[in-house]
Amino acid sequence: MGAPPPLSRRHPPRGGDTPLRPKPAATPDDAPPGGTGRGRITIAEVARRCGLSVATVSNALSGGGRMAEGTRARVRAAADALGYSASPAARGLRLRRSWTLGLVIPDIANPMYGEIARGAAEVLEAAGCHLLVASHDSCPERQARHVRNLLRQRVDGVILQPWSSRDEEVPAMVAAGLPLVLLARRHLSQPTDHVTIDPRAPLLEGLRHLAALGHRRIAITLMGGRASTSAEERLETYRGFMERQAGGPEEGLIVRLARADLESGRAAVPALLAARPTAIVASNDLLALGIREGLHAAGLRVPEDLSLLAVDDTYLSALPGVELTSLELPKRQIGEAAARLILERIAEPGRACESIVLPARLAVRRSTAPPRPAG
Amino acid sequence: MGAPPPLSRRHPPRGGDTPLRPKPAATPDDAPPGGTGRGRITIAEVARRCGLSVATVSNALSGGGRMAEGTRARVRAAADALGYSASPAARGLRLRRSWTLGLVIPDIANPMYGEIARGAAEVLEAAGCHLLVASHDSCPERQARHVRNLLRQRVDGVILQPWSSRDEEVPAMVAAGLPLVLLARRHLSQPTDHVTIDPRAPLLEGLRHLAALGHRRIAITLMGGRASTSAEERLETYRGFMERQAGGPEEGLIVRLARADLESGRAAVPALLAARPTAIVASNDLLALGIREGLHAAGLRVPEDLSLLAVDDTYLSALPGVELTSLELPKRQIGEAAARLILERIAEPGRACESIVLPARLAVRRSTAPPRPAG
DNA sequence: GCTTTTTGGTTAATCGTTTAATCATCTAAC
DNA sequence: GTTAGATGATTAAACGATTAACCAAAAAGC
Repeated sequence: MGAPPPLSRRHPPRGGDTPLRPKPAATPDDAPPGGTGRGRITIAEVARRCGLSVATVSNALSGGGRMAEGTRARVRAAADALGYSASPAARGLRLRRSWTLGLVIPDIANPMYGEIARGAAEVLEAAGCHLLVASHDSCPERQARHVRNLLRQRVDGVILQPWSSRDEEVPAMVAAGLPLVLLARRHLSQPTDHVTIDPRAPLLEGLRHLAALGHRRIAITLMGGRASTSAEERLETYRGFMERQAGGPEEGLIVRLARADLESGRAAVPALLAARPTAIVASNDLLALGIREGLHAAGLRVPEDLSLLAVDDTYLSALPGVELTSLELPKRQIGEAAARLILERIAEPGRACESIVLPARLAVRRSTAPPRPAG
Repeated sequence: MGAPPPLSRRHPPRGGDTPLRPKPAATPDDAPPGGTGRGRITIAEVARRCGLSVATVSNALSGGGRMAEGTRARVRAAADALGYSASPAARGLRLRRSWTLGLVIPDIANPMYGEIARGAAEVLEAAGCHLLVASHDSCPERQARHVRNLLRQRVDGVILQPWSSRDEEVPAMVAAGLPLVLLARRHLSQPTDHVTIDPRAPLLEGLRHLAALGHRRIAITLMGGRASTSAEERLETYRGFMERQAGGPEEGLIVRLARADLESGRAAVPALLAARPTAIVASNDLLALGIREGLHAAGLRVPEDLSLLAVDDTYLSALPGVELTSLELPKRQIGEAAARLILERIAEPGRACESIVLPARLAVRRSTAPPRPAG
């Protein structure tokens, strides 16, 4: 703990007295006595306290460089005695990273996506990253705007559940070298990392459940406009099943929707009823609840008049008085998987694209029952 | 549009040839031909394109400095021809701002807070800021951790719905000069900006509604542990009403809870039933739904056996089969008001603290009815 | 004892902006 | 024809961190 070494600087500190020395944004309320004026403790402060150069402190804290273990410990101690933490702006500038990721989802009001966000945030936080969440509400312009915003913000990567499988943002982001993970649908022309739910087995389980109850006229909703790989896979599975089990699919039973929330569920009821189904498979819980509301308004009861099968199994479908039969998706795991994928790609940008397929299982509740005898 | 001026540099560019010139983190996949390699267009690029100095470009884009209007326009054109946008890290470093705000809420799974976040995000986005959302799940340690994280991230301010009215983080943040807006409760010893709901009129309206139906034994739940200014105000209103209308308050009818979600609603049912109420006023929708579930499990029906009055009026309470009577809060507006407050304080740190009180109104649905004759 | 290697640091450049201070140049004034 | 003022752009110094290159002193090799 001797006096700091005399610092024999060989190079003079650049010119006797420099003429220009502005002091930008000199906050009037600067650090009081020795106050921790808003985390203003810089690495230089720590260096001064240790009688070392900032470079050494940086090395000590980052674990790099050769140095005496004693020094490293001393620096560490001083750093957290002062409550030092590196300025993200400064290291971001130098390292060209923001430690911030973007998550763009269809609907922030849907608890499904809340859970996904929670899973992703947890994994990212453990890796020292932050998550910016944005909801595009199934509006392509909003999606584009959010992506632009995130790019401006220089996020290190984006997790996106895209509106459709041919959104232009996707190839653009990949071309710009931005790590990208898609949720649910893939992109038609641009391979990317990707997390999805097995589109076949769980849906088949649901359809079999309905068929076992005696349903033959089963309607299904599909999301994502004309172009969604996940919707197409669902459709394929549905068609295959209907052909084998129920005298062929009928186009009127297939209803394509632009959004999957309460409102569009209510609005979809006339289209759904047109083909006189005895059961409906909805794309998610919220949509199912909207449909259910529309059915009630039309004087139809679930499941007495019509069975309803949802997807997601958020806590909504378990509420007393609601009790939807639903395909339970591993929501947290979806978020976690996406976060892990994007961290891996950031670490190793050249790797091949990976697709993670997660399972789902049927949670039978009270929205499905045998069809009315009168069909 | 002439050739770039000959740049008569009076000061030579420092030393014939500088010895040290490291190239940190030289990404192998550098900008291809003239590619926009991940938004890498810097202000220097724009300056070169215009034959101007970076300073001039900066001034032109920021609107500062004296300059020919023609130049300004030329720079603007070049900037968005190149798709330039300033690096947040660089300007953050220079300007000591991050253009990022933190929002710390009790429960991300509660749609109430989703709406608040949406409102806040909208106002902030318009001001060019971003929002980092974190959920403390009514756990003081999580709250402390999130606040620490946000400080490390150097957010420009925090919007917090604190766990209690004596959390240590609050005075600490104020002392550090960090703009702070509290939601719902105030802090006991530290004045701050603050957004809340009128704790009297709406609750009184709800209580009168129940009293008019014939209820005298009305239970109420209170959040925030022992110390929450909002809970105390609610309690005061409740006590006053009960004294006038219902033969004095009874301590057993007052139930204090640590968290307000489905799970703790279910768990609170025995405590709530102990004093044999005919109606229950729950602190929010989610808690009310949990209570409702617990009551169902105990063989009691709402509203036939017990009336239930919720607060928040999220879309949950409007679902068919749920239909809770609830106090409708202006959720979006809460978020918007908080965002505006924090922006104002950032702009003018010295101003006096402001408290914004928003109204609420009763949405009567089907969870309230006259008490059973057999009381 | 002199050179080489190792150890434990330091220096200076750099990331991309902003901005106070400065400076050329052109115009108006005396 | 100087001088003074405006005008319009430039210079260079920050902001706070990281890191390649360098270097002094101690240890090792011959």
